[in-house]
Amino acid sequence: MDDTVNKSRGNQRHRTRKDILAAASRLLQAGQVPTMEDVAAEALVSRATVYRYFPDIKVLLLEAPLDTAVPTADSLFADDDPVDPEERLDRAEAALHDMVYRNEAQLRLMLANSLAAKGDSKAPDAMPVRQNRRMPLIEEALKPVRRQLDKAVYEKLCASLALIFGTESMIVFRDVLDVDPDHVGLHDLAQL
Amino acid sequence: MDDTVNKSRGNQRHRTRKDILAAASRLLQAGQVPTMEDVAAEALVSRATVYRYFPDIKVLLLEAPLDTAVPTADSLFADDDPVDPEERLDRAEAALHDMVYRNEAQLRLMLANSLAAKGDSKAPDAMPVRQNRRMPLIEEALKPVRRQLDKAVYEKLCASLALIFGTESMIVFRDVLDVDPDHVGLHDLAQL
DNA sequence: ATATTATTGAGACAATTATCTCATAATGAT
DNA sequence: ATCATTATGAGATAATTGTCTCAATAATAT
Repeated sequence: MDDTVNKSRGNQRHRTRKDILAAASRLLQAGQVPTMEDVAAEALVSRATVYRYFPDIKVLLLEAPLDTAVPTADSLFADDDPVDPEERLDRAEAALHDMVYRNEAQLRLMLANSLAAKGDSKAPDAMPVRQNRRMPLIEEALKPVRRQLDKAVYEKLCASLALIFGTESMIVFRDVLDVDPDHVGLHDLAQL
Repeated sequence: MDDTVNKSRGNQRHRTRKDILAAASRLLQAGQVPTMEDVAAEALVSRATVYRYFPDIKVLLLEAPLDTAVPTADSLFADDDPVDPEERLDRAEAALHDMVYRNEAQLRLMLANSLAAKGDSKAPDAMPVRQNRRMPLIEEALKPVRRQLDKAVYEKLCASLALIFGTESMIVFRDVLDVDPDHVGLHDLAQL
């Protein structure tokens, strides 16, 4: 059991998971409340495969609407496309922040689910339980300066920003720091 | 079959429906993805009763999160509590408008479901399929002027505002008028 | 108070969902 | 190109969900 091999098919698995979510989303948008079979058909995979990625239909249908609630990288800068990286990061953070705080309960639920699944004997580290929704935003925001940065520096910067941008940051503010994070954002952190 | 009798227990039925939704909401907030049995137990009703109000667990779990996303009447004016009724209505409309446009897909789905249920032979006008979430907001906004108005006038005003405030208004703008309703609100209508 | 009618609970039954196993296909390393 | 490994498909089986019926309860009108 070499776990470098495990990793090598992570992309395929992420793609499959994304496809399933997208299929569910599409069916919801079309006004259906799909069954697992519907989703499997729409995603062009077997029913068994869907169950390999989501424990049941309820969890899948809780996550699907959030998938479309996340701002897309290109829509964010579609109109004016500013060059100042700070301004771009600000905008990305604001959009994601907004989404996170509007869907706090569901995101907590998804996080709890993913944590439980990791320690679950049934799916021994096989099930990819998270979707990385923040990196595309971060990368799009950093696009103007990416070429000017050393690769290692760029990746470190991305990693740092990933800590600040999503659900977990909200959890820290709310549960650890006991701060109402509604109006705490990137700006406040920039002063550190 | 006297249908005035039917109506007389509408309050009870609305209460039951609300209790079931609230129970589901509570379980979701607590980090569970509840089954019908869980919801029934939490709401202190039988499983059969839950099925009398919601066709299946998926539909129930799609509606439950929205229930808490609706601004509450008292939180809206908790801080400053302005007296100007126009300002109050503006605020209520803005909050609801915001919620509606952020959850457009799910609200369409709920509406579609409720419409289908009405014409369904299974639940011949028995199932209360909508929750009236707008009236509490409207009434709270009109509170300062309620005593100054004739009862008939007040009720007509409420009815008119109910046309403007919720999901159906969004549907009209989007589907009938083909206007992106993101920034169309009460203000624009006040000019008519 | 009593009759009437609607809502609910309980349990049996059917239908669907979720799990499991094994065979096949696709991927990446050598 | 071949082999080892992992993801997927297909179908059987178990578990849960959804439906239905009937009796009991609660609310309303007289």
